Amino acid sequence: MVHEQEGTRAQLLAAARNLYLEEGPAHFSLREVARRVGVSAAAVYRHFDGKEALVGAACTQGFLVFSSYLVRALEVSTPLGRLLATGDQYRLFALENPLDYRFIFMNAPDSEATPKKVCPDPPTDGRPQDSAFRFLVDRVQECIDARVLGRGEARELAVLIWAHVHGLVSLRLSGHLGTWETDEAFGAFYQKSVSRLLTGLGR
Amino acid sequence: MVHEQEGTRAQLLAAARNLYLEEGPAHFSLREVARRVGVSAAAVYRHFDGKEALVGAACTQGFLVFSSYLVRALEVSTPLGRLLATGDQYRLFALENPLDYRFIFMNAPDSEATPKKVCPDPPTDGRPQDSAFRFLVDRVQECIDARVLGRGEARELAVLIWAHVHGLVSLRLSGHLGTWETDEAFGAFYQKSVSRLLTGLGR
DNA sequence: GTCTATAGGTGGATAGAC
DNA sequence: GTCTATCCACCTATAGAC
Repeated sequence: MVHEQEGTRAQLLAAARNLYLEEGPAHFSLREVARRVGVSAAAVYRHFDGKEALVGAACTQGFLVFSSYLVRALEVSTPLGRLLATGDQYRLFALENPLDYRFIFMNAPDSEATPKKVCPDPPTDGRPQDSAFRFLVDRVQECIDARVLGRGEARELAVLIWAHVHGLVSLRLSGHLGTWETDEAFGAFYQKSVSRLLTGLGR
Repeated sequence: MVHEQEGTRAQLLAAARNLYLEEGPAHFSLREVARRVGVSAAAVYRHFDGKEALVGAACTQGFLVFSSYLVRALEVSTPLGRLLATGDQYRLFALENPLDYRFIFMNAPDSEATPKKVCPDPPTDGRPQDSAFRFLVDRVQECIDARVLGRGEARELAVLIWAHVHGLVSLRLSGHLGTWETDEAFGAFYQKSVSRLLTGLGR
């Protein structure tokens, strides 16, 4: 291993993510993050500009993981296959990283977790979810070009599909879908549902 | 008018809901609620047991409001019309009462915002969203019986539709759908999207 | 029922020693 | 880079006068 020891900054990031999702925005505090890592509150300011920057950076990092899931969908060879795989990777990310998913996509709008400029090394120009959305739009456009999808503009179709998959996984994460108790059962229903949606959009 | 003057308790409830909505869980405070109503912080304790009870009471009201929205869909005369109206009422409730919507449908499983017993007069036997889900299943079953929807079991179709509308409104509430800036523009897209979904499911 | 006063606590942020 | 010490703001909740 090259890096035997995790940096304090990385530990702070991880602790911030966990705390935020365990306790919610109402009880998140910089001091508690420092406490969990075992450093003083003042030390945090050597790594981040303050509370907002800490939360923002933690959010950004979760997005990098998210991107690593999405990109796997490009390994499939057909446009429709890539679109379906994108949806599948979306679901896998949400189920395997529920904390990050909630962080990125289920935040309160006012939340200080979405500050104007918190991304020291922005992966994209816009908000983190923007580039992911563009990825989806590209997959949809491919399907339109291949005549697999029709009757619509790519951006609009992408939002429609995104809403559908987000609705499924967020209801699942919130515990409102008790019927499908295992991840496997939910996954099967998810694929069936998305497939049915795309079939309906295809003609 | 019978009640010329609103009670302080009602004013506190309203102020609490507004503050929670405006500032989010992170910045909600009992003192600020009292400030807005024009009473001291101590006065709040004459009406509620404390901060949690205040938030809980404010949110409990949301269940009743939600039901009042859904029931309006029954005024429409056709099965498909009632199903579409149900979706519309769902959207209207979410946009006009985002605080209540977040509390009911976007809660973290562990959240402290879901106290054990805040509902002095539970509107149903089960969880609040259960009766709403049954309402939707009934509307879907009506459409199946009327041959407007097919190819599926009512409960499964209901979940699929629920996920879709929940996905749309929750993305909207989270601020991820910047494209449709006004409620009117979003509403138009919403109706188009749901209509397209049902069309796809109809054949 | 509402007030003032106050106790007791948490948290964000900074200054300066090491 | 990390610490301790500190300041200040804000909060929840209670006690007791009116």
